[in-house]
Amino acid sequence: MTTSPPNVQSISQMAAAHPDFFTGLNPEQEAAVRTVQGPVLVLAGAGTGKTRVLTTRIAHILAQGLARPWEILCVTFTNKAAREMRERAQKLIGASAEGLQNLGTFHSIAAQILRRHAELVGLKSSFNILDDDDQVRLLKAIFEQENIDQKRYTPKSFAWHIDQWKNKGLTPDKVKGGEGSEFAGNRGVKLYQMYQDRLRILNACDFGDLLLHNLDILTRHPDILETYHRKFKYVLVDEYQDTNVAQYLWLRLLTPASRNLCCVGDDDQSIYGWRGAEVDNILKFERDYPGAKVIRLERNYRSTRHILAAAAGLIKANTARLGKTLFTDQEGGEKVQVQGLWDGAAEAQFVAEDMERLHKGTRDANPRKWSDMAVLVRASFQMRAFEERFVMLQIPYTVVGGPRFFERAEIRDAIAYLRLIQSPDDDLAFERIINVPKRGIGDATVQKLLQQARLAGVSVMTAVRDLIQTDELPARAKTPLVGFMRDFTRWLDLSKDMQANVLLDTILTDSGYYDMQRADKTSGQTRLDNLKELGDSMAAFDDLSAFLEHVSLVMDLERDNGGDSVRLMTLHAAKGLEFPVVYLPGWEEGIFPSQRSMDEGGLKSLEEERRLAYVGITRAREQARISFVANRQVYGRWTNQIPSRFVDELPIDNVEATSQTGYASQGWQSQQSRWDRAGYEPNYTKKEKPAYGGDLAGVDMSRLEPKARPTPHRQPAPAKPSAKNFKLGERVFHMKFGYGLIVEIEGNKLIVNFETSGDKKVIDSFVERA
DNA sequence: TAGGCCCGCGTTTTT
DNA sequence: CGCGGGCCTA
Repeated sequence: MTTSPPNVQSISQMAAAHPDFFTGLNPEQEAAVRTVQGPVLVLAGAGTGKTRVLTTRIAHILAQGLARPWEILCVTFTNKAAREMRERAQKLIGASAEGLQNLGTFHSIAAQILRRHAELVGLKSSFNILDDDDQVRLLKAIFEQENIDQKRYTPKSFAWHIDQWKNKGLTPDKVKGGEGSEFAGNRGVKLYQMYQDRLRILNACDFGDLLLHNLDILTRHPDILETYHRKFKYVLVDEYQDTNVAQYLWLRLLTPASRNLCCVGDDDQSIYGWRGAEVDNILKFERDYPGAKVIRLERNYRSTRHILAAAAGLIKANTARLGKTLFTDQEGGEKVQVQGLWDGAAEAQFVAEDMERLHKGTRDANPRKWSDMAVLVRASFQMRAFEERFVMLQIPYTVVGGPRFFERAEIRDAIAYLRLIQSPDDDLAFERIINVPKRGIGDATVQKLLQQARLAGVSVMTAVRDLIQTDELPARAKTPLVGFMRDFTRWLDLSKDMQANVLLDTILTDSGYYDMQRADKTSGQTRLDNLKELGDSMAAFDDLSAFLEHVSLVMDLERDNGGDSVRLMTLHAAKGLEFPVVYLPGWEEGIFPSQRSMDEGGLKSLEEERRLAYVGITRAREQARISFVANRQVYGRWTNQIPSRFVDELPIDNVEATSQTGYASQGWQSQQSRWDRAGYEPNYTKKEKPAYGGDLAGVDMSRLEPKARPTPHRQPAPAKPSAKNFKLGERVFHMKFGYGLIVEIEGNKLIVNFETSGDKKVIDSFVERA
């Protein structure tokens, strides 16, 4: 990493040439930018211009000559946020934004620091960063060694515990009783320690370690801490409400004596508690940094009055808040619409038809682009109904989020090959690809190799190299191993002077990996395309290790943004985004708020769910549509649903409620009993008019007796599929994948090329003619 | 070793 | 209902 020479002078000149740093900022924003000395907490409500404040603040500090670009530590949670920040800083200060080397995610900056001092925690600076797949595999090996019943105690759930500990900054010696230590008969701590030991042997760490090792180094070596204090003159933090304990401690350590720390966040948008985020961090900022200035950004530039008021009315029900009152100049606008519907299909139909209407435009309203509209759901299983409907009506849509590129199996396989080339001692990479594609090296053999390596205290690769010299292995296992080692040695040679992407191509060709994928009619082509994309993205890196670092920390690839299509995503994925029109379906007790979440975390989780609802509503600029249903199919079973308590919490003046069926009154009745059973208090008594209107269905609910439940919808049993009813080349519709062409018929299976995904799929379930 | 069958389970997931 | 993991058999 090269450092450009200090050039403060030219930055000031640049600032002089851009006197418009502050024009267009409101007084609070300007104060948040100008208050550069000492601790500052900027409480930035939704849509109040927080990124603008952060970037202008950076520009201001540089323009004033208070620091040089690399002396500013600016941390974000996501790569996307970091990228956006850099781009916007660049617009303000031009090329010197390149020097902002310490603008990045918590993890990428922590990784940089750790690589510099790795030996202090027993790692080499070339350490490998494990993904969760490797993590689970490692735990599995430990569990096997310890004879732990992996049905009762899954490695995955233990990985979750480890994550929680690390989020809290707890190394094995600091874990107290309870909090997961009782795992597998009180062996939690021991297993955690074993896991850490294994990581050290593998010269690897997981995501949590990046920060944890930082804490270790910075607390045990004051001299090193001192160098960072000298280095970072200003510290800026984005989304402070999402910091966990480890990140909090890390920031406390790195904050220089001058306490030039500026944290920006919104306690009402803290939605990652289950990932270890502590809203408390932002709530106690003033206590942590006495004399801190707190600046509230409350002028909202995004939403209309009704939308803001509806969101405010909802979030008011939360107890632990710093409190803000957002306001806007935008007059009027439409009220938030609350729609009761019969079932999930009706809901999807309602949303899709409403979208079509808005897309077409009316006499009073201009047509909306598809990309102006988004559907935000609580959980991804809710997406399916919408996808089906969109496909049926030919509404273009994009699922935002979804399976991530670098987490796809084929991409991980390819990367494992590369990791093995880069460091042949990477046992986890070895284990991943030794029998992919199938080489006849089965589980038994692999286990034997692992055991052998452990006994000898060497890496698996070394063990294999030794073993094939002997006669200890049966020929059936030995022959393919010899073959693999021969290939591997050749690749290793090639790697010395071959471009990384060419090398990968060679490996995947020689190993038969491409052939294996080509043989897979179902999704082989998609996977090959993904590998192609991987190769293309590698071309930008001149060496393998730079690429691998990028892969483990910058786990997203710039994908195409979907063009003009409706967006479909979870509420979590929607944070930081905004849309003119937002649909919020599934506001039913048990779904939103999620039953599971409340079972696990009680009132605290309920408040987080409410913040999620708040985030959802505040994504909308002009129109927000909330809906709930009476009947919903969940995992193939019909269930009666009752409206979410959040519906009742919406202020009636800002909401317009309608119902298709009148069942909502019954829903309200059962909601009472549900609350009773759950021990929650509804925020109105039976006699009061519920907030969404007792006249919802033209019925006075207070006089309603509990009635028989509405008859659930019955779906006709799907016809048993029979391929002989179909012809080659026919256009068919499949419930899950949409429209497609039959390209092959094999026995009772159809191979269909689907239009939306471009994937070929083998279909033996319900298909109807288009 | 590898393919097939059965059982269990099913939020959100920035790095 | 539909998928993935684990177990069993050819």
